[in-house]
Amino acid sequence: MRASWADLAANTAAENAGAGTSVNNAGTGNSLPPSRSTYVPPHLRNRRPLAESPAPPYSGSTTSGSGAGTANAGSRWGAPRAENRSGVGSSGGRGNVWGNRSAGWDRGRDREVNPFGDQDDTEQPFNEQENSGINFDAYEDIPVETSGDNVPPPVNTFAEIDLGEALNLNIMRCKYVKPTPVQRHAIPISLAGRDLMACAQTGSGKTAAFCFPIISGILRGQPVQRPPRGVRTVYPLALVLSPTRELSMQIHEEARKFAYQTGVKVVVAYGGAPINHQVSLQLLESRCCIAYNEISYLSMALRDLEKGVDILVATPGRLVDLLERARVSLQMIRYLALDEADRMLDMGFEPQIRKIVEQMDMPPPGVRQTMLFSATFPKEIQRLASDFLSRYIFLAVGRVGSSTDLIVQRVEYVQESDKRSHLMDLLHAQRANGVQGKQALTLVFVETKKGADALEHWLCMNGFPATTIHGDRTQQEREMALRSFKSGNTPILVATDVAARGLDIPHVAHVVNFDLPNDIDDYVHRIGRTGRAGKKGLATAFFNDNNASLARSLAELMQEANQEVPAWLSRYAARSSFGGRNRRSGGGRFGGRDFRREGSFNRGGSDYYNAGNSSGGYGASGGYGGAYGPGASSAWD
DNA sequence: AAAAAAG
Repeated sequence: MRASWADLAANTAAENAGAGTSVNNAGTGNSLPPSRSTYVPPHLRNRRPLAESPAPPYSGSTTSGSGAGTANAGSRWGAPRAENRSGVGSSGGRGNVWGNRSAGWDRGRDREVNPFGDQDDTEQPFNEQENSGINFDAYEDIPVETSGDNVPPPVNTFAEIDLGEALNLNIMRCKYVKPTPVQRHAIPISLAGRDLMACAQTGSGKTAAFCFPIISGILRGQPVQRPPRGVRTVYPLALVLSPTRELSMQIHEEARKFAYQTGVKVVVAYGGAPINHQVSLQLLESRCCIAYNEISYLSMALRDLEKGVDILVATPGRLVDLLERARVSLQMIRYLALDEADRMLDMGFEPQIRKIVEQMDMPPPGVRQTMLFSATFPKEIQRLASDFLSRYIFLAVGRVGSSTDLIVQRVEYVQESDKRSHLMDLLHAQRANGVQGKQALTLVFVETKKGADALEHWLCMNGFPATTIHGDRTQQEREMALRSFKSGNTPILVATDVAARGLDIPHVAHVVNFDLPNDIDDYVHRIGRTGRAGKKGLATAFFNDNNASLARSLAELMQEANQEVPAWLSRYAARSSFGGRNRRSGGGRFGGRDFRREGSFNRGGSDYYNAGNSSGGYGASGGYGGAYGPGASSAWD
């Protein structure tokens, strides 16, 4: 006999109940070892344990007669709502969405920490609308393109989609008034069960775009029985992969807000993390009797994991490790999301990703639902990515506020040997202009880790408080640097490409490409760290002969973005002909276009857009071309 | 060639 969910729930409930007064834990008889790390599925949390009837596996569609299945089907969506009216109202802000059922993890030492509470902290002197920090007025002229079969129509409000009470409440807590363009399109697509390849900036609510459908889907999905491979193996229902630890942290933090009090558990796993950052807050709160420093980071991550996970956010390396140790099984994965998907599939990451997605026990495309997000989507990468997708919809969303050029891009010719003094000039000017107030942050990108350390040191020596983030620093140092920068304590951050993608750092006024990247897409991601949340941004690049290969794509990009292209750069661009590798694949208004549309026929420029399914709601695709600006700028993130 | 990601 296999262990059922009901059994697991009963065990946990008994454990949570302390002396186990009301719960009969006997009679669940099976070979399951006495488990301290039992998993409680979302739909069983916060509710009284059921004694019988294993829930069907997710692939099955039948619910077992009298047991968990039937009872839950109603309670998941029906009952909570009824309870809400009184529950939320009477309990004020504290409101337990699920009424007063309080078994599960919202109790005792496992009390779910309010993720909305920890934003105050010393780290956040800027208390404007960080959450909703999007210029909602700029929405209407955002260009959107979709292609694929039977694209579900976009929605205009969250109310149009039934995400469930708990999720709606969290949306309110996040101060999201209405969905962003990417959300308007991506959420209906995902809710319809379709695979998705989406080009969109991070600041646009991309994380929510894939989190909402996942959480909603988990809550309303068939209860699953996760096979008992041993109590130490966990079976997440959703997997979110991202290329850097900091980005995984960021996604986790956001996802926790969205999942708050839904019963859906979000866990993050990444390498090299100090205990108090990777370990869940619940665990910290419990102050369990463990000498933290005697326990490896990994074991703490595992301990956290063992408490059960529905949505696992991870970096590839650590996940592979967990998979090889059989601490995680992907057998039950229903949702797979790759953030910065083009990075995840580039040469460095592809083998690991293929291993995770294709060579472990993850359900194949068509069985699971797959969502890929990035701002840049080179054609070659799209081709690779299509292996992971089934009948997918391609979605390209322009940049919020794109009609105004939020980012001013400058390129200056600076010899290698002059870079430091030139940077110093910029910083001095900034200071003089008062641009570098407490809130004006400068992010300086360099090519190498050693270069980052050297430059940081030199800046500090010269009276500019700087810190650095790169892969040779300990995770603790990395996170400290990021916090110090965000808080304005150290208003200059010298970074390698580890900080190029996805990180949402408010108040970055200036991005300096001290060393230009070799790939134009990297440039796009880098400068996308500024000009966010409707604020203006400045991006300055130091260009010299070493960057000749980038000249053409850079000039094109700047021209598309209505930026002033220096004559000398144009000459460079003209000289470097066959700009094969570095040419932007998509060009134009989006971070990419559907490569499926670029067959031997139909390669005409604007025809392409009209060939795809019109997105609806935005009028004809030709209409916004001018207003939007030839926006390479759409490709942020 | 470099960066990221496991320890």
